Amino acid sequence: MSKPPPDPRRPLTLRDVSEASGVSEMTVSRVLRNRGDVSDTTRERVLEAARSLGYVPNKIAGALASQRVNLVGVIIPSLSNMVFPEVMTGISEVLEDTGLQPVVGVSNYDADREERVIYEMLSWRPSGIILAGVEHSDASRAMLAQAGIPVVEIMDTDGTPVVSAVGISHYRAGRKMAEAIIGAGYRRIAFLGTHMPVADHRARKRLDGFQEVLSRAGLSIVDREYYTGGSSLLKGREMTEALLKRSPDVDFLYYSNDMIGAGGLLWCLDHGIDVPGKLGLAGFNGMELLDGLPRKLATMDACRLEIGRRAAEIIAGKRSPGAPEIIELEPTLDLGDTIRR
Amino acid sequence: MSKPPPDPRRPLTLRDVSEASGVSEMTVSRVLRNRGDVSDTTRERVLEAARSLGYVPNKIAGALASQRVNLVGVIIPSLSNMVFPEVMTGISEVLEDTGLQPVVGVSNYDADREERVIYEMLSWRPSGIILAGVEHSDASRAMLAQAGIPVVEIMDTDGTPVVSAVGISHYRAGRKMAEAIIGAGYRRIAFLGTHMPVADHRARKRLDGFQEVLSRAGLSIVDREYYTGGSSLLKGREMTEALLKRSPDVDFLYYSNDMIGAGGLLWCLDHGIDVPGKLGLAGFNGMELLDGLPRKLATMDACRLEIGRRAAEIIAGKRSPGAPEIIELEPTLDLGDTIRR
DNA sequence: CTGAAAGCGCTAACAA
DNA sequence: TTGTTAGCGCTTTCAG
Repeated sequence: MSKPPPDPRRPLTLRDVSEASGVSEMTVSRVLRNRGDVSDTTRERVLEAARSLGYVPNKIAGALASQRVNLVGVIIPSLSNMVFPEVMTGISEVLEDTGLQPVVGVSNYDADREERVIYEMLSWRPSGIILAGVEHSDASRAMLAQAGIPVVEIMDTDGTPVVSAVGISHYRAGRKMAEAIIGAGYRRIAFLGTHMPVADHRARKRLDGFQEVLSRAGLSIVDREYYTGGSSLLKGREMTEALLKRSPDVDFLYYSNDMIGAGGLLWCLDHGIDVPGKLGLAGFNGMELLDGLPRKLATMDACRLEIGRRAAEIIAGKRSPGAPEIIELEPTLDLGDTIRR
Repeated sequence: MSKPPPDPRRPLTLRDVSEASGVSEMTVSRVLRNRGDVSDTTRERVLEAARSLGYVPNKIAGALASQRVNLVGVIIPSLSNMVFPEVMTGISEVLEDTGLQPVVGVSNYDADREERVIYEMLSWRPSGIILAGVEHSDASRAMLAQAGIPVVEIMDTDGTPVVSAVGISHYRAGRKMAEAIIGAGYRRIAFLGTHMPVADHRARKRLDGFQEVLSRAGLSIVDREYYTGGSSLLKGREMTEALLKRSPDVDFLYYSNDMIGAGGLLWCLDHGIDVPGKLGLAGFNGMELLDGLPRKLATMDACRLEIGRRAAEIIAGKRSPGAPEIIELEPTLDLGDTIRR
């Protein structure tokens, strides 16, 4: 009686390659990882066997044995945001040649969900974690602090990061925009943005800074229009129409992001409103979209690509090895065609 | 001599929880996974110990022991595309209550890179793979076929999937659009889209179908304008300007996607061109962006949300258990305001 | 309801 | 340059 043939649907193991090539499992392992010295003959034989069998290594076993995982968890609030693809590009660029791989998780601007995603990710013992914002549940902060791996919080530097942070100060960004608007002579300023109960802390901080500068100048926001759900041009139009119907005498519309700002701009142009003469507009983010509009919306660049790059460099240990650091980038203001000069 | 204290930075193990709670590792494991019967007292004690220690399970060890991984690999060409966030939403929605977690990989429209991403993903032994398109390298197809897990190719049904596919026929979509355009009386039709050497197979298939209908009607594409890199409104504007300068007598512009189509539309409106009277326009994708434009671009909906949902259902085994299947969805044509009625 | 033993597939460390 | 041994931290299986 010969022993039964192995289940053909069972994934192949190192042992299969070892048997097929007549080389020990250990040497096969070395060849496949390019570790240690192996003779060219042996190497060839092993590679040939692995290729012809269609062997795919089991990283689960490898990671358990070596206590090393080449994964970096990246936790962002949303994929549809336009903001994060660019951050991801920066991250991938840098990780590309480090052997590290980004793995994306989405928190939907929800702290509980974020906590679960962090827990899930940490349970795979990644080499590092990059996550958006500095506001997290206590449990999240505790987990991250305990994890013993590099943790970089991105986008925002207003607050206390668990370890390191790379971002801009949204508070200062709001101030800067307010100063530009007041400097241009606008006085009756309205705000259009996310409904604040939702946890978009960065938008809130921008608004805080914005309002502070206003009140120093003896001004305040004269009307507001909130929305919920995703941003879209259409929503920007609707909000703008509603606000201007209600408060026709405002002379500036400050939007919490470029997408709704662009919608508002289109609405104003459709309705023959004198922009920026009678009415000024501004958004936030420096979205590529804006470049194609009939007129360029005033905005601030959030340094997304650079943030991604710097964060990845910290994880990859290209910067100061392991030392916590906070990198605050400086967003640039673009007056576009919608703020008087 | 007492034994040295364990490294405090070492991640906690089941054993630590076991010792802290005075319950065997096995029972701790059962509690943490909600498996098997455990007395309420024991359960409480274990949970309390785990929580106070801040224990995060090691899924690597768990997966190796149980031969089960709750991950689903999702491989898409690009994050910045606007197309894939919606697919992801559909996937996440369905996986949400199955205990499965999507993990995203990006191939950058590059077959070699896709192959590497597939290899990486399979090496983590996921429960399923969802990937865009039906064109893959031979090695990729072989790996997927060997993997012994559900594999769903999405977006496109023109071709032979490895196992299952959910999508639309881009070839038929192109035909349908051409029929509508010819039916509306346009005759001098131009194409604006990606430079074809790049591997956007779906755009190519749409163009194939489009051209076939044209040639049956004795027509052909009278001019073309290609671009490379990402789509943007600005690029759409530039291409449109270039093409109309060169061929002022065309009466229809067929764009390979909505983003450049929208840019073209804005350019036409800026230049007082009579749309859709003198010049018709159409794109592809059904992007939300279009709803906020001054005029609505004609387009076809690619059923992205539905595709994501169906694909995830196959992976989750909610549909016919394991049987290969091909689901072809029917894209809907929206004439918008840029095709004569 | 609880525990002990065996082993998942691989790699570190050491031996030859 | 190659092979052997002993786990990595967990779950399966089986025994109480």
